[in-house]
Amino acid sequence: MGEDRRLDVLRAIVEDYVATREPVGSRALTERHHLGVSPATIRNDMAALEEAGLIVAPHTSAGRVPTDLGYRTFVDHLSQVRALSAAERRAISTLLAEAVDLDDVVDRAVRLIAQLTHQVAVVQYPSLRRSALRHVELVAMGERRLLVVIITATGRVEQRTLELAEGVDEAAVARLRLRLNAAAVGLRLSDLDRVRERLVEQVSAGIGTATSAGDADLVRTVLDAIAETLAQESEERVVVAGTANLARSADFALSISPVLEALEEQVVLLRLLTEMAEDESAVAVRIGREHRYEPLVETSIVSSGYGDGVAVARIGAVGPLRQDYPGTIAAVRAVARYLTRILAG
Amino acid sequence: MGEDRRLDVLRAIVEDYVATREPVGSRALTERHHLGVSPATIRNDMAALEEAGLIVAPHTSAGRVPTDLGYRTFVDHLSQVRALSAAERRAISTLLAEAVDLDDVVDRAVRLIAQLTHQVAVVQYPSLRRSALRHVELVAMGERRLLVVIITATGRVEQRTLELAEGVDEAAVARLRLRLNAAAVGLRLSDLDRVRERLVEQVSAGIGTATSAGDADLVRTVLDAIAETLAQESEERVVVAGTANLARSADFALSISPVLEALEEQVVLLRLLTEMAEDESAVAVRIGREHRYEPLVETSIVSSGYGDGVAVARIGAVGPLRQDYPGTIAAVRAVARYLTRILAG
DNA sequence: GATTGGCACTCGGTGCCGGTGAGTGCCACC
DNA sequence: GGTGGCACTCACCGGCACCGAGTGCCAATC
Repeated sequence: MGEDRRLDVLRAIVEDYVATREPVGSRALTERHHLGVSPATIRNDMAALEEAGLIVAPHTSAGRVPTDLGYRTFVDHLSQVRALSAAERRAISTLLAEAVDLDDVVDRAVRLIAQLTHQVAVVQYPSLRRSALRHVELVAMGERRLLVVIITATGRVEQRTLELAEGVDEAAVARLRLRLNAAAVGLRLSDLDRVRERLVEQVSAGIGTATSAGDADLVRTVLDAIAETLAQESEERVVVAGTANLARSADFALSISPVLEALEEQVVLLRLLTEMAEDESAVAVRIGREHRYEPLVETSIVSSGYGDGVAVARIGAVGPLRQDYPGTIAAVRAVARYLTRILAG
Repeated sequence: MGEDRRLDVLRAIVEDYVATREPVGSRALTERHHLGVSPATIRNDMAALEEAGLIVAPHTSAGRVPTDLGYRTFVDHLSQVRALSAAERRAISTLLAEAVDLDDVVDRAVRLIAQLTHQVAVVQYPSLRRSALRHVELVAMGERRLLVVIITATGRVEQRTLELAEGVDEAAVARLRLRLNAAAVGLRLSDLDRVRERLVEQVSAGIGTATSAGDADLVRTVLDAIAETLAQESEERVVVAGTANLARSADFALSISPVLEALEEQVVLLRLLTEMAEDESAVAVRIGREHRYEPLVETSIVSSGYGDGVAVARIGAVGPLRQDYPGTIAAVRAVARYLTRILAG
């Protein structure tokens, strides 16, 4: 029973098609891969693979091309992720280590992925919801405006301006800053919601002498603002690089513009990445129609979480269906790992 | 002397070619524009225009197409910027007014330009060098690390972490924060360099009691950091939107990927925009080879400064040579004006 | 029963050919 | 200077024959 050989044939078809972009025929297969059987036998296997929905012929009298399902099978069972060379690993490591701040790390990472995979790279900023609070800074800006700056353990800074109902006292702001930091620093932002009421008590009790009612209000307002900032998922930024690789691939039947449009929609990217988070530290792959998003049916997404402990955010590569999956997976995994290491250090 | 009519012919050619993407011939011209002369006459004019380098024939026995120089002449002498309708203006105005913070303003502006012009939109963040300082926030982060947060009048926030030679005292940081803000707030960042030494004296004199030498060092370090942040031009962010419009235009002979590459290079975009700042409040146009940057020879850039008083930064639209210049110019100008208004308010 | 060689058939790709039509340049004329 | 006329050019299109890669099927073979 040729079950094994059939999968060998599938692997060979995927590899050849990825390499040449030509539909691959039975003769070519026997020539380039030592399968030990004749073209006629391959043809039988191909008929079976087509029956199973793993390959299709673009037209009669042409070779075969893998389907989404064919690539899926290849990725799941047939490819072994080839490790990067020591030199490559060292290059990634030093490039990332040279970054001067978080923005720079993210920028370098996204360019790195684009360059290694020859695809469109996507990097999500370390998530606010998940990373711990390092500092909250309050700045009075005129009469009744308060600037809240939230600093996370990963070095990310978020800001928000509040319009206050009543005027604020410089000194009260200073006291609040002190208390708030004492009470809330170290908390994961996702925990903040749960412990909010306790914090309000803790903090405002500490501040108040006379105006303790007003202080409690102030604390609540500030915490609300922090919570709201977090709730606003749009604050979770995604950066993209390597869109030029799309245009070069020339694999898109219609046009690349729907893909480019999708890549400009932070919300969409964020959703796609988030949906791939079933196993956060592993590399996940979505092929063609698997991610249910029409404009990207002609693309695959390879993505991994990164960050310490629980993954904090995700990186990924968006490219054509016809791509070097083992290579992409290896690159994405490597960058995710080094990114995790850099951010922890 | 048909000098006038010749330019009419050029205008007609540009308009028809922009509308149809077909090289335009003498007969078509007489039919679509009431020039009052016969095709044969037009042919003579066209020969003269070709002689002058304003139009070319892609091949013998084809119509004519404008050259870079032809578009330039059209833009400079032949087109009248058509005003946007009241409804359009109102739409722009309210869309921008709904923005909740600076990031949102920029994001809305760039999308707006992309949508109005059907081209790639580019918006430079209000420049750090030029805008005034609203607040400096210092945050001690452990032993000898200090986070400096710079807040500008336009609401932009920049951060930087300093490694200090000697440990810092919480109280000293608080005093420094106070003094520094008292002394430096309101200064344009570009002035900072000049008055730095005076500031060092002013501020550290105010802080010090015993450790005034160490304090002066601290002040200098912080000011250095601020200055360095400013010097680092890469901090001047540029955001891009509407790259999908490129793919749709189908006007690019080779491929759009060099253009996409260029658009990802902040530094390049920044340089191109900056070079167009000869008259900051007016709209400037660079056509094809005029901007000496090889990957963009097949594109034109329409750009305007925006911001209060002295222009603070620039916006622009990058698109194919064959484009509706009057429309693009009108849209860019309108958005720049409303942007200026919003930021001032 | 799996494998194989043989064979007829399909069909996309290429090159050649002639016709068509838009467009030009030029020239003689007004 | 403007115009009508005319010969010429050349991209484009449809038709056609040919080539070759590739298939499916079948009978023969291991």
